[in-house]
Amino acid sequence: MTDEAMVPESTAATPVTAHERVYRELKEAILTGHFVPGRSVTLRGIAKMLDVSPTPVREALRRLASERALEVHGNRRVSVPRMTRTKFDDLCAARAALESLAAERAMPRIEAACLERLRQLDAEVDAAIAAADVPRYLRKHREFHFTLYRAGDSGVLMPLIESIWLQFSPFLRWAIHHVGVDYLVDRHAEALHAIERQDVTALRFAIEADVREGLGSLTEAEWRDLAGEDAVVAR
Amino acid sequence: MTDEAMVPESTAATPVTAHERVYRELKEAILTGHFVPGRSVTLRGIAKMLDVSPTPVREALRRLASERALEVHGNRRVSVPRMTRTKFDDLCAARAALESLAAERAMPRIEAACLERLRQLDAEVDAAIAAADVPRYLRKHREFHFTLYRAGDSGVLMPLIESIWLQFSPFLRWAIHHVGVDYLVDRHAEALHAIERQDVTALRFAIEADVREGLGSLTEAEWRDLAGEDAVVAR
DNA sequence: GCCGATCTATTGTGATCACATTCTGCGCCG
DNA sequence: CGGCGCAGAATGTGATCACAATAGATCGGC
Repeated sequence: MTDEAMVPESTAATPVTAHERVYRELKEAILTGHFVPGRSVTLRGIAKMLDVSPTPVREALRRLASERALEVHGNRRVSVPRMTRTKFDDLCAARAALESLAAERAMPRIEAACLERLRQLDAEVDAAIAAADVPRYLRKHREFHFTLYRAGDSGVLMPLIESIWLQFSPFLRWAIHHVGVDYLVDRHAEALHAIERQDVTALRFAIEADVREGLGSLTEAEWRDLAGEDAVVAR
Repeated sequence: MTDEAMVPESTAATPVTAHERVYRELKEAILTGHFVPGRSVTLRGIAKMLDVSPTPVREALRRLASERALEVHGNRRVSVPRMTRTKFDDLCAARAALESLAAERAMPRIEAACLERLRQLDAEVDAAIAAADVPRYLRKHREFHFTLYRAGDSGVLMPLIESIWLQFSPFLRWAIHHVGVDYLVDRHAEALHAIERQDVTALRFAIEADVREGLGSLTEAEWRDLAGEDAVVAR
């Protein structure tokens, strides 16, 4: 009665430790939108699901809680946080600030192969939108942004950005289901052109526009809609 | 759905759990500069020091590691990360981006009492600089910034900013010891004036200047000095 | 029939133990 | 004198157990 199956396969480098495996699988599940906001996560439930003892699960859960992907209540119960209007605004603002910075840092270090990969991902994002394939869109959209930022090779910026994505991903899945894929805009082409011209200002603008138009374009009515129909939104 | 009515002590500092106590004490020690970069942290060492079992210590250590306050090596050993030139640049840039944003969000919500508290802290910072009292300066400087940002009441921005502070604090202590307190500038008065006039642009500028002049003003020679004399700086 | 108390089951917490891996110090051989 | 190898210590990891607190369910009283 807790959670269902998830995570097809993880061919990561070395998930030798149990807590690392638990952490990665849960993280991937959250980013993919398999965790519904408001759902409570139990220690023994995850433990049995992944066939480990409660000990490594607690470590993984606390780690995710410290990245604000999960939330611990006064009851010590853990759950997937719900979304709030102001929280969402903060997340968008933080995304715009950090990701435009990360893109700026990454731009001069983008090699030809990386640029080609970005073009390919952009095409796959477009294809996913055209096919109205939400999970595929989410995956490719995430991959596009993170391959761009990862080129900057910043051990400081990347964890911060990942934390933000972990916070809005569970909500995003539901928001898209409600407003439909038609609302999805694609500023990636604009970003690619900016990279080709090595235009920092244009790249920052493209990233900020992608953030604000892709996420921050929910109208008041749509917020009410989300708050009313299910418990994804708090209060 | 009717249980949030009475929570007399959940908002207060409740280190009831052992791992929370360990986490807070280690965090405070790191922010105060009691942890030397490069020093390795052992599980049983901390456990014996705080008189708890290794279990809650592991959780606290992993939590701090996920906030990048500590670093886990391939050997599974935990240590205080050393500083790098590029890492430091990233931290400064991220600080400027996030803290100016947090200040902007906080400004309209600063009440008279909060402003008065900020003025008092500014005075105490000046006094600490005049007295060349480094620990006191670090504490008051941190308190000034965090009371300002905390006024914005953003559960999103605060953890991100805290993570950044956890990363440069161990290094800061040593850098100040090397370059001396004379290098410490104080843009806090400028920030206070901006708040009084409710001037967003000026406030952002003051915060960014405080970050760049307070931390980012290390010269090339001073970096070599730090790298040479001890192992605070990596490679 | 509804509200409240009690009882039970579930959950989180943390200490202890056993095991695998790694580091360290010492002696040995070249 | 220096590198190599082995033994002992130290460290991280994770499963199990016992305990406390909480939530859910069941039963009794009004």
